[in-house]
Amino acid sequence: MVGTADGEAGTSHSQSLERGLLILSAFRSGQPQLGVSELGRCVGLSRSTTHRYVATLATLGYLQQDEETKKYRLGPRVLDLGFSAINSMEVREVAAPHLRRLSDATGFTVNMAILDGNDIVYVERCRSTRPGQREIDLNLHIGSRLPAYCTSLGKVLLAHLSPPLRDAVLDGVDFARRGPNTITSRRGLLAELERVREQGFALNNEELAYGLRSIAAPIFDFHGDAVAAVNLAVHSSMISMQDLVARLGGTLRRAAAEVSAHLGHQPA
Amino acid sequence: MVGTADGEAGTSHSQSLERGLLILSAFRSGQPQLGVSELGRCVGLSRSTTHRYVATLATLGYLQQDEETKKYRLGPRVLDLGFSAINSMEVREVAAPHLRRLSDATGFTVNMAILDGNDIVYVERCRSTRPGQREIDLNLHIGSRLPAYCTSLGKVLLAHLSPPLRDAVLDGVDFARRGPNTITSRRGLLAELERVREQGFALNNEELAYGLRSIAAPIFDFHGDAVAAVNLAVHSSMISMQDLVARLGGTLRRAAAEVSAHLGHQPA
DNA sequence: GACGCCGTTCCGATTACTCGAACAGACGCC
DNA sequence: GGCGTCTGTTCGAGTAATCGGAACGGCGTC
Repeated sequence: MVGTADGEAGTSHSQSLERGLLILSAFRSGQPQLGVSELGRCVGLSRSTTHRYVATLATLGYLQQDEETKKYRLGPRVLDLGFSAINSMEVREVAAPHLRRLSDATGFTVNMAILDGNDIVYVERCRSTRPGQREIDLNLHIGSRLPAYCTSLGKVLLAHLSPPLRDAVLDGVDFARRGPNTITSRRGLLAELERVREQGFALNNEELAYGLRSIAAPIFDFHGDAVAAVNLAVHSSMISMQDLVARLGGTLRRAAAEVSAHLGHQPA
Repeated sequence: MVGTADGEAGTSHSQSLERGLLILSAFRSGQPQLGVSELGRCVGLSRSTTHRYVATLATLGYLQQDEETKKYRLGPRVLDLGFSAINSMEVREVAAPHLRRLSDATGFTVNMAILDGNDIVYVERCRSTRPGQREIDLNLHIGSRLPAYCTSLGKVLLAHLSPPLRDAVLDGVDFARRGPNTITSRRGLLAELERVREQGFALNNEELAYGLRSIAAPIFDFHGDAVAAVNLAVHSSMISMQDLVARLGGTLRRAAAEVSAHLGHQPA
């Protein structure tokens, strides 16, 4: 037998833990209520095995069983986990008041995101406070994911990755057209990232969706790594690309720089 | 052999899964960076065993290893879990726009919470938009927990529990004094809950902390269960208790009733 | 009432797990 | 420089925790 060559991690890997977490993750997609059999099919396990994991998760509070339908849904302990993840983010804590001020000052929606593989993950969000403002809402909330290549937040984060890491990430990108101006080639994106890196901010002119514009700036920690990015999202009817840069660019970059400074970043 | 009587769940229980999740939970308390040895001591396992779980969690993205310190922190996949938990809450989705409107209309901070055991868990939060407003912030964010017995949100949720369930919950309450007017006896709380139930809303007059007042109303689903509660939080210098009820009570209760109606609740 | 599906329980076979021991590296201390 | 002790990590042999098939009871439906 070869033995060692198969699987993913070979040596140290806990099958049970992986399967249990796989079951938990199954609740991400769509339906919030799942039964044992459904889950079993989802993760490719027998009903009995699935049930054991589900029962374990339920007694620990990670799942709750609906008394009527006998199906399971995520429990409050999962919330705990998620929130300790969020709250363990120094960046977010430090940035929150600055983002609020930025949103108040500009009247636009402010988002903060981190990079996770090909995706960006929203970790903070301040909706525009002006009631009359046209609502831009692709059903985004904290925790939402979007592909990095077609968002200002994603581009600014990719632009400040080390070249080998950036290339590794780009290998996995599916350059699907999502808006009128989506960058649909690796070559094009690389050129764009170069530009973003030089000018210190990223623009998005309807690359993700029709009518959506944004400008994003990076947040650096004390190592000089871009650990997060912050953007202003506007509707194309509200502002031209020129004005986006001229009127909002400075304020945005100043806010991002303040957050970076609080994280110990020393501007070169 | 007795066999079945020992342990917690007896029969179907996955040890590995429980241990793995225990390791994840260890990150809740304080330090966001933990090493293998620390974790091992935390959960009572050998370093090698702990390492296997940690490695598994890391390859799955639930943990990330800091390249310098070699210690681990929570990874982005944990965020996913937490957010699918939040987003699987129908209540929250339905309520969000109403809460925003309520906050805009009153100018005060609006909170929504659910009950989890003795605690309430914040699931939505709209900070007051008026800049001049005095900030009431006990470092609360979505996911924060507070004891139910000394909050308006908690009292209104407890008040609408079925008596046996309510009694079971109260058994675990530690009636610690947290503010000038904290209810510190089970007897007193039961009387208060009765009042809350009758009048349809709960008040908090500095029971949680000095200077903090709030008024809360329940949100019912189509079963008639109080699945969440919403409140308005104010500083005692801003408004008297009479005005809190007279000026804000109606608006708050109307907002809560609208959300309940959207969930299919039929007022009796 | 027979079928199909569900969640749940039980059991023996087996496989994936446990822990001690050992390694390599980092740090502090004489 | 050479201890001593702390890391994180790897390996292996013994064992205990896990696996999935089979069976039970409860629901709907045809």
